[in-house]
Amino acid sequence: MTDDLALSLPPLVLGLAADLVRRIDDGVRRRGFEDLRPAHGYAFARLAPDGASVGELAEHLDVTKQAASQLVEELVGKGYVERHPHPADARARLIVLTERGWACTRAAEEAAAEAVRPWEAELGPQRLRELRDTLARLAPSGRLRPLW
Amino acid sequence: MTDDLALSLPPLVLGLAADLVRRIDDGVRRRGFEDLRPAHGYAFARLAPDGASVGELAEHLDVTKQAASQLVEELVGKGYVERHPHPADARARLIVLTERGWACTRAAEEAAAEAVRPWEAELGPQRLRELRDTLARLAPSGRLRPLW
DNA sequence: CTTTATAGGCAAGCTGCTTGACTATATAGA
DNA sequence: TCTATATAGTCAAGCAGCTTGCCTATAAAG
Repeated sequence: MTDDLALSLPPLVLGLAADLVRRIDDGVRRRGFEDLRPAHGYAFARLAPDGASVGELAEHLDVTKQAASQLVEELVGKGYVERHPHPADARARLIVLTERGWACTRAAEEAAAEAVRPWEAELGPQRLRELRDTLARLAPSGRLRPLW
Repeated sequence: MTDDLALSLPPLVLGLAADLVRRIDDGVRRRGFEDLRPAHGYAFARLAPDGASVGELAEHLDVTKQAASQLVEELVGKGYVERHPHPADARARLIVLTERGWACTRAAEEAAAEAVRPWEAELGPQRLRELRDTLARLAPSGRLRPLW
């Protein structure tokens, strides 16, 4: 591999990712959720399916439990999540999205789709699918880390 | 475009970018530069060619001039950059890399190339070039933003 | 039924950013 | 040329989001 090729890829990937975060954040705000920032979206992504405990959320975000607890407190205060008793462990609490949390999640998905739309206009559906398949072979499978 | 395709792309791009940042940061530290974090790399990328003023650096990093000034102060203290008088404006200072700063920049390039190497193993040179060309059509040209 | 581990919250502290105020220099206008 | 306004950079104080250290309540193990 030429150095030229190796060194051109990281700035492209990182620049595209930064642009994507900015576009999705803008789209979420334009849809009326102006009190959230990208970091909150990473939390929503973990809470969306069936909720999670504070500890699970902390692991997902790669921060301490205290930091995750503070984030949850903030999201509770803003009406996006609720603390429920955990069905299997009285020490833990199950953090779940409220209806407002789900509405925001849907807004984020719309914003994400909107951010990707210009890519299809530029590449066409065929080459866009190739890009998806290529990235799927390179991206680490486990950690989702950013969503917006 | 199907929603499935649109919604699968952002997590892949963001996950790959996060993984890339982590690998490059690791590689830079392994090469002996343990007192730097990814944010410093974005600064080095702007300073590398011919130096820059604090204000230009601030604009590049998208932070206030004060924040950029504090970053420069930290990098001066650690021996990576020097403040020189600006040739064209006695108010300004030209911030340039020291030899240690250049050594770190070279280490970052090695680490970046190392991080990309598994991609070639996975895809082969042909498809890796296609990826580069595809990304080059999508990524915003102006802002570099992350380097590592 | 004691011992040890785990979930999560409270409090204090640190770091990296911000805003506000200031000095020195540059630039524009009478 | 002299004055007025804008700009480069720094100092100081404040804020936000994270950390570490500590604590209580509950769980799990011997």
